[in-house]
Amino acid sequence: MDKGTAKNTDGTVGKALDVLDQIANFGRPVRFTEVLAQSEYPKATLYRLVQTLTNLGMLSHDSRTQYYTLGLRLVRLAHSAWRQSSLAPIARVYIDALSAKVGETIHLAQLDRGQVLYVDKRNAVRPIEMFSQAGKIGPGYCTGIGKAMMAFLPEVEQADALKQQAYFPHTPNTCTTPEALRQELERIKAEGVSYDREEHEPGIICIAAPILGSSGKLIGALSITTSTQRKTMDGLNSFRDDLIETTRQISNAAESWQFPG
Amino acid sequence: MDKGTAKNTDGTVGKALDVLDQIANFGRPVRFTEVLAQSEYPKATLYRLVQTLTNLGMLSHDSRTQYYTLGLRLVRLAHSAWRQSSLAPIARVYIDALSAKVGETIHLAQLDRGQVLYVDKRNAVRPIEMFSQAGKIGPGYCTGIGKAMMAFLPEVEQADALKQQAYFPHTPNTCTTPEALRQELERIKAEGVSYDREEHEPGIICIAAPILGSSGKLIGALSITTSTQRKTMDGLNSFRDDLIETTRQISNAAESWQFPG
DNA sequence: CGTTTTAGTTTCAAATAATGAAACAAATTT
DNA sequence: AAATTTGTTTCATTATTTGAAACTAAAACG
Repeated sequence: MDKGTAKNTDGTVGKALDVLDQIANFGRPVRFTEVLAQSEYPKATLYRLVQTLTNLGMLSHDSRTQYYTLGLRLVRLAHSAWRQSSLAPIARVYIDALSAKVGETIHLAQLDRGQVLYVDKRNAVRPIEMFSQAGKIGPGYCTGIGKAMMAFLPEVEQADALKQQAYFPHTPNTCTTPEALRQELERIKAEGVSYDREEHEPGIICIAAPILGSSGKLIGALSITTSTQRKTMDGLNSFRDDLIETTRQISNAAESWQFPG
Repeated sequence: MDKGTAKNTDGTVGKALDVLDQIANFGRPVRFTEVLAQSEYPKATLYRLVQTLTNLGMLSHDSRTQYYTLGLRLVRLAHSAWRQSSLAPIARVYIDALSAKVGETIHLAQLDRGQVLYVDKRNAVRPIEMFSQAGKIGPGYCTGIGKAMMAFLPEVEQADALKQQAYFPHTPNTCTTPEALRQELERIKAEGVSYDREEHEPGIICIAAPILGSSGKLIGALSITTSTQRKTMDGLNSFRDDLIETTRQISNAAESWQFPG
């Protein structure tokens, strides 16, 4: 029932996915020994896990060079996952419109274990960085979009999320304690929007708002990002109404789409 | 050893991934019972598999509505998979250039169990359908890009691939027997390029060429697609040199990138 | 309003699969 | 040719998975 440390990977499937994650985190092709070197599993076990994953198409193994890479089956699953499980396809048109109107960088994200998972992005200058950006992970506690989502979590989940943060002081403005963050989240919930006042990177500011389903359930969030060289916080705030209107449109679209029948 | 039917899922991990695929194929949120109805696994087993996948973040379960969807962990893995395992990030700049030059639809694909897995796409009119297209699957035997890849497979693998085709006669021009296809592949290998002469969809034609690594190993393929209303086969053939030049550039880039050190 | 049906969850002994130390093989280095 | 490094297989032991059936909760029915 209880666990304490992060050791409880359920069953064989959990172990296999651990290994998959581990290989994914290398970010490049790897040899068996490299994986073994930083694995908690014994040689034979790891060997069989890797072999299983390869048979199943989750990994791919070049028999000539003996390097493992992530398999194409993942790309295929990814396609499905992105289409149905993420907000991005639904939100696209509304984000396009907002992007055209404000001309600043826009992010669409969902919350994943207290972290920000970006699922789409628009950039005024270079509009097509998509696949290369979607899927990226960011911190929850020091980004506008992360705070916007955490603020609208049910109490229990919010408490969990608060525990999952790193609280590393990226800048002088970063929230560094759970309690300070919790208070900030309360303010955000009351206000309906959150700000990043150079809390993650100096010179980078943003305004963000949650996307909520009916019954107030958190689905994701939307943010408009700019730099202190281009806008003041007040200037950023002028996007507020457009931002909120867009989140409302996305909420509606998500709601009416979600469960047909 | 071999089985004939598609029944050989290795171990528990294989079963779990089966279930994952199955749910992905619904293409929408599903209830437990729906999955059970078309599952080969008994209730309790399926239940536990689904539960495991949910714990691991591969599925997500809305406890209010009881619907399962694909989990965000997949999107995260997807990000990694796409970046390292697929050609797309490497090929992007070259495809952009080709796209600008020819102004027709371009596909980049890899071969996955005899099927075409599209990993990138450029469309003259609507340039940004990417994530929505990448990850899509198509048939190998009746697309120009599929044949281009199969033609350059080592003999054994080609034989496998030939067996994995559906040979459904989409149009009067479709190859409907393994032997006819094998001969076509021979021609393609000699010529260096393949054509789709309305073999998959009436009115749609394409020219495609393989992307090969050093030592001739197949990596993927590139195709230029158009319609009979816009071009004749001869007209399409005028793209030949540009197409081949681009595949050469991608080969080089892939080669010098692949395994650093 | 109690009964029946349906959907989801848990149990537990039996069946099956995973484990890992150690042996083995192949390729590489000394 | 000997030693080392890397990848693969073996097999008795151990742990997990299995699934029929029992159970619970909620909804549909009479």
